[in-house]
Amino acid sequence: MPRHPRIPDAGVTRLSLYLRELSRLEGEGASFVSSAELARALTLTSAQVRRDLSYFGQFGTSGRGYEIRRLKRIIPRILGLEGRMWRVALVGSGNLGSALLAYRGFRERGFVIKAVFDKDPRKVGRVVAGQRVEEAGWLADVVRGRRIQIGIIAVPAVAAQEVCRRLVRGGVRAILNFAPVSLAAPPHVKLRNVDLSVELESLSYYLSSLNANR
Amino acid sequence: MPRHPRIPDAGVTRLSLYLRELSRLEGEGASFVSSAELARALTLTSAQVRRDLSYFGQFGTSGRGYEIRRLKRIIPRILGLEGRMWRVALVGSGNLGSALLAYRGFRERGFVIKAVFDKDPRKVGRVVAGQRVEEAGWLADVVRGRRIQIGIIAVPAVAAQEVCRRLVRGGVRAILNFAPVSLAAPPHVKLRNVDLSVELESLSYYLSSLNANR
DNA sequence: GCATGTGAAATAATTCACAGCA
DNA sequence: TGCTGTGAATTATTTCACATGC
Repeated sequence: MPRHPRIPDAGVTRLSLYLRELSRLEGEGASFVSSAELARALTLTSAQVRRDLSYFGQFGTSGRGYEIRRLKRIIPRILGLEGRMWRVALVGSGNLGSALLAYRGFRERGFVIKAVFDKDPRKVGRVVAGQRVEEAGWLADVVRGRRIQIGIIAVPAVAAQEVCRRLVRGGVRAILNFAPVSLAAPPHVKLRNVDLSVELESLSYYLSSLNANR
Repeated sequence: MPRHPRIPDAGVTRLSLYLRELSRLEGEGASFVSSAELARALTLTSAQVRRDLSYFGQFGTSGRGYEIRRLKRIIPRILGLEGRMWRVALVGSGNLGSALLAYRGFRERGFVIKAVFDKDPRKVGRVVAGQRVEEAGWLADVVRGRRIQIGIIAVPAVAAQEVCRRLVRGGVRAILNFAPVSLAAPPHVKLRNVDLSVELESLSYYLSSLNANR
């Protein structure tokens, strides 16, 4: 991919949002969309949309906007989702893990879950969303053997760091962590934390500073 | 709260991370922590930690760092979590909803789930994590009746916008949305989207742009 | 000596605003 | 006319670096 000068991190994240909105628009039969429309749908500004896209090329048409079909082909290419699959391991088959497994969106975007692990012997052997839950003991070896590139951590906080270590030992290059702890990983592994609790807490800040009470 | 000049949004979000790390440190018997230690644990810089805290006051001691106990009292006060409960409604009792219900962290921070709704008649009446699942039909009225302030959306994408509308009609002031759609809400309602899929997709960008293949 | 708190500088991200194209 | 693409300006956030206090 071209990958021009300095591309804001925030902009990259928004590309997936554009992609999702484009699918919705296409489903409604639209064939062009303006930056203003996209912006309205996603609570952004039109300049933001244009700027984000302009980092990667000139995809729009003056006076008309962006051709939806074209953009739907281009964005996955930019994101590195085109013509390839990412091999994913999910660790933890509790409620959150199951929710992730059940989510169709991953597969649609090229993320294929190649292994599901759980420490709990009662869960091992079960089949969740077509995936057999495996013994977590040899996680690293299995991950390496199946050439898995991405790990998703959906285990309790106390277990997360150890799981992280094993995933790294197995050779993953990226980890998505849902456990409420900050994990340490070597610099060559891209680590992203998604913290369900932190989101709620910062909402509290805005609520309580906005108005006194209710 | 003082709420000085311009407080970066990003800094507010980090306050919860500090809080979590402080609990961990306290559990290990530590009584002081330096900005450098906090930074290392959370993959930040020490300047960032000091700056974030300095927006709200001077809590550290030169040469020693921050007193953990003190900071643990102060941060909840800043976040508006002290001496109060936030009343929360959870909509959707599928896997994700159940995971959120089961998460002890919410209650510890003062978020009390006062209602769980589901559209599916088979799920209505069930008890999940001590909460009886209720009929989603009267959502708005129940939310208003129980004076619920925060709504959490954990339903499929297609249903999310309608749920959002009802929560707003019921008078919530903040919504945490886990459905993979961008929702529209009036400006007086603070809306935050947490997108599980988007996180994975942006990881893909970094992976594929970093090295050619594997 | 060690670590805070904070101006000042640097960098990142957003927004303005407008020339230019369809 | 309507909308893109993009310099320039603006605003937000991070980092530097150091005077100051324990």
